Amino acid sequence: MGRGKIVIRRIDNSTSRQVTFSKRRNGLLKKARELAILCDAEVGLMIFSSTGKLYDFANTSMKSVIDRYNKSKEEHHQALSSTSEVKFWQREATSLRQQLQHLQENHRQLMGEELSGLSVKDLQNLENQLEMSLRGVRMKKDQLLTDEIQELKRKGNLIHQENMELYKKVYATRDLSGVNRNPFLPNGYTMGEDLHVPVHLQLSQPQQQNYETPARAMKLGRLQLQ
Amino acid sequence: MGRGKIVIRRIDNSTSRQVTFSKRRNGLLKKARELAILCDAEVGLMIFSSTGKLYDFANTSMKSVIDRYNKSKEEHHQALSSTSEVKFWQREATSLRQQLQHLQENHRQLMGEELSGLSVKDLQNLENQLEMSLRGVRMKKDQLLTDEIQELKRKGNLIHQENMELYKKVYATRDLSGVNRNPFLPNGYTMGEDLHVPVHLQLSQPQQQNYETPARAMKLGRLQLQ
DNA sequence: ACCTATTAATAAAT
DNA sequence: TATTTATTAATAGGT
Repeated sequence: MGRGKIVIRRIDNSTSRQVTFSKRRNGLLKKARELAILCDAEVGLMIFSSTGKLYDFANTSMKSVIDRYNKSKEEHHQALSSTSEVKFWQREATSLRQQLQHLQENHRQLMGEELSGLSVKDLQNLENQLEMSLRGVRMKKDQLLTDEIQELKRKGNLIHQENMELYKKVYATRDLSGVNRNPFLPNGYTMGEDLHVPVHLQLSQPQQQNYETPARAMKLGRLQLQ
Repeated sequence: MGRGKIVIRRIDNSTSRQVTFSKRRNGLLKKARELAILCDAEVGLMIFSSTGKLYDFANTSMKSVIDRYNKSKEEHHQALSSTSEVKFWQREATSLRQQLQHLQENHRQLMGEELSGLSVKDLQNLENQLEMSLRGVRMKKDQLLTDEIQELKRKGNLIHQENMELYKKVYATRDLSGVNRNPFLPNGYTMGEDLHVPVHLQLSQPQQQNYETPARAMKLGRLQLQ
């Protein structure tokens, strides 16, 4: 029920996950409220965001709902009395340990270890998964590198243009030629094909043969671009 | 979102109230589940119908949610965690949860998900790891396949040899030729280049033109080997 | 936070 | 209670 269909699966992108959480959380709270009102039910809803923040709703009171819940569960099977608190946590720890173990095994296989016991089919699946992962990682890396290059080019352009501006200023004043040791032109950034344009513009400007230093400067500027 | 708009107010008609309860209850439970999955949240939902029946959902466990709720509310928090043993197990669970979370993050990266936030260096390491894993997995798979092929060849040889033995027995006795309908030669295993040898040996043996059936059999035997 | 195309939920009828 | 369908509500993806 949005611009596109989605699969119910953990949202990878942290930002969209948070946005979706915020939207759906509100939707859920609203619907819980509506159900309670429309159908005269007692409803309790507790939501912990992945960052640990609590959002809750109860048409009566959460204490009432929880008490009723506990009572309702005790009726069916005398499970958690106050003394079995320890047992609960022990079970919790056991469950977590199992999850951990399972995940570890999985992890080892993804690391290419502990492969004995797998069928050819399993291995094929694993291989496909690894290939997919690899593609994803390489894509991401390439993207990062490309971005960085773009950024460097941009900076290079800026600095180069700044250089040109400075030249204009320096040689437009037409001080004595020999005195000027052109103290600019230090930064060796500047690269990329998009530098052709400003360079040629600069080269095709007048007043060149008259002075020695600007000519050298231009040449240098050109070399840097190759 | 139905044939008509409704106001959020207790539904008077008992039957439609029940029907609506049933529908919306399912909708609410579904959305609670989706929120938990999509946004990696811990969700607990308790619904008591007006007749007192309980419907609930918790992606982890209701006990865990309630406990976390109580802690979060800091209400009768001390009632539960007074015992040192309880505290121990709570710490244990917390530690395990942390490990689990860490491993899950790691796992997601190995699956090529959740790559944002990694540096180029990180991605390079990940790529290397995945390449190593892939090599390992492919090696293992190839080995398995090679082993299987070897085994099949071995079996094929055995069966073929058995066939030859049987032929020898059958035609060495030299019963009446027309009566013999050669009931053997059923198993269609047999493959691999190492089968050339026994076959040619067999073919170069004497007593062939005399009987019709053995000649046909040989032809068949040969076809199977190609 | 707001917008809106699109999907999902569901009210009413059967 | 399950199915169908017309309609409203929720929301995914964008700004």
